[in-house]
Amino acid sequence: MLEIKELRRIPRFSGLPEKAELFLAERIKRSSYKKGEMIFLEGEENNRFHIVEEGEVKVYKTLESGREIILGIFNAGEALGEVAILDAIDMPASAVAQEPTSVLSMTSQDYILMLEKYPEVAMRIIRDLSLRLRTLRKHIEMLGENGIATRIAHLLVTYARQNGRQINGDGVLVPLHLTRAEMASMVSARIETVIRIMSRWHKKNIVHSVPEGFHIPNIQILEAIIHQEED
Amino acid sequence: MLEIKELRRIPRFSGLPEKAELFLAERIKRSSYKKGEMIFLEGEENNRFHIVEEGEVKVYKTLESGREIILGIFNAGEALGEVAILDAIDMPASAVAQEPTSVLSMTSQDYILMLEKYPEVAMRIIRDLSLRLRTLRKHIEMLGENGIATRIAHLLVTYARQNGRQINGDGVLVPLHLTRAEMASMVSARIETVIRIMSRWHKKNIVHSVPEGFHIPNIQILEAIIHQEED
DNA sequence: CGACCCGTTGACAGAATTCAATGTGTGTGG
DNA sequence: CCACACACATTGAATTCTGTCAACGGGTCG
Repeated sequence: MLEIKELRRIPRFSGLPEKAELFLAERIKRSSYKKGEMIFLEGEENNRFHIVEEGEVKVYKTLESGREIILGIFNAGEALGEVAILDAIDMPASAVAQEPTSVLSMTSQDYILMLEKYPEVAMRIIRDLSLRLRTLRKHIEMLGENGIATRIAHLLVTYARQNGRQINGDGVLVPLHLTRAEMASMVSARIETVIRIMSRWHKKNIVHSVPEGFHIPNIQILEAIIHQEED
Repeated sequence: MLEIKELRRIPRFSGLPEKAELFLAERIKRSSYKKGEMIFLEGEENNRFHIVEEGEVKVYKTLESGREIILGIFNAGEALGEVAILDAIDMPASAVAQEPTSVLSMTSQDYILMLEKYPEVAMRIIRDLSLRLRTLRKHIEMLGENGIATRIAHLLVTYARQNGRQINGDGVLVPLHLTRAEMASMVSARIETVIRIMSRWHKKNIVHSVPEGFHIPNIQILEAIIHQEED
């Protein structure tokens, strides 16, 4: 059982009525995953609703053709698997830890039960879903960009705005752990194309891959690229 | 004021407690639009929540670059503008009637009020949002396809499965009213590219543009194209 | 008739994919 | 510790796909 104190640290669950907190704390399970470990698998029936407590999670879908398409990268505080809950369908995607990760989860049944017992939380869930919708729309906008370079710029800028940490006078560090293949999948391009763009940008001091993610000395250059002005 | 009978015809609102029905009927407004008329505009503050009763609606966003990106085409029974409701932000997209269209709408305030008074409907709203999430995911999958032809095939097949009407032994009729420019925007390509593909397919008897939408004699051909087998 | 939107076609330049080869680091088994 | 497989990053060259530019036809509306 989770401690109430810990529960309250999760923005999504803070400020709930005490009874609801207790209800949740009793049912939420914490799990830890090493880098590369699966959190859930496409097709699984054992639907759970997850929240990332710490770390980085990749959610993806494998198409019939074998190609993997990445639906999103999730960080602390974000929810996973909201979709499968109400319809009790199989999980429609897989999730894997990109970094050492800790997630909180509860069964879909408990999730729905909570809704029925504590309608006050419905609003919160609805807000989460709306937020997710907006994220997906951003993703679609990114995929709608003209060239691959623009799409990569869009991707990096979006995550930088979301999770970037300012560095003392040296731009932003974006904690995002993607291989070139994963980046390629996200922007719908081939690995080689991504590599060529990233290495060009590396030489031009626009973006650097570092162990912690990406280092962007001057994010305005990327923003300019999105607005068509070449690179 | 809407008649309760009419209200019940909307799947989303059928089977509600009587009080909720009354509450809704009092606040829902029906509006009709001619082809080409705007239903709401990006940036508007007057947030309303809409449901398509009849017709076809295009929801799109205009990027700073002036390019229009289409977020979806909505048909009878589908909801629009769920996103802007809770956060009381401006409408993030515009909507236009592609065909003579009738929509039901209510203010965001009433929508939220309904949630607070009748928590039973929350589940329904959550289900709607989940559904929308799934649609957006499909859209992302489409944009993730390799070539433009594959993306168009994906687009057509998706809408055919959703709204296609079987024709006696002559394939499917998809009621989807898009210009070539709109198709181009949806699949993230240039008009000319779309035209070339569509006219090739027309000659090969794979898809025909008809006044009612698209006629697909044999949808399996399109499905094969999605699975890489050329066209 | 002229303005305008939509669909169409051709030629060409530029972008991205494909194919092939290579380097680098990591972990495993002998 | 070495050999080897394996995952990831990289590069070059050839080919294919798309975007761009330009021009044109048909239809509608005022």
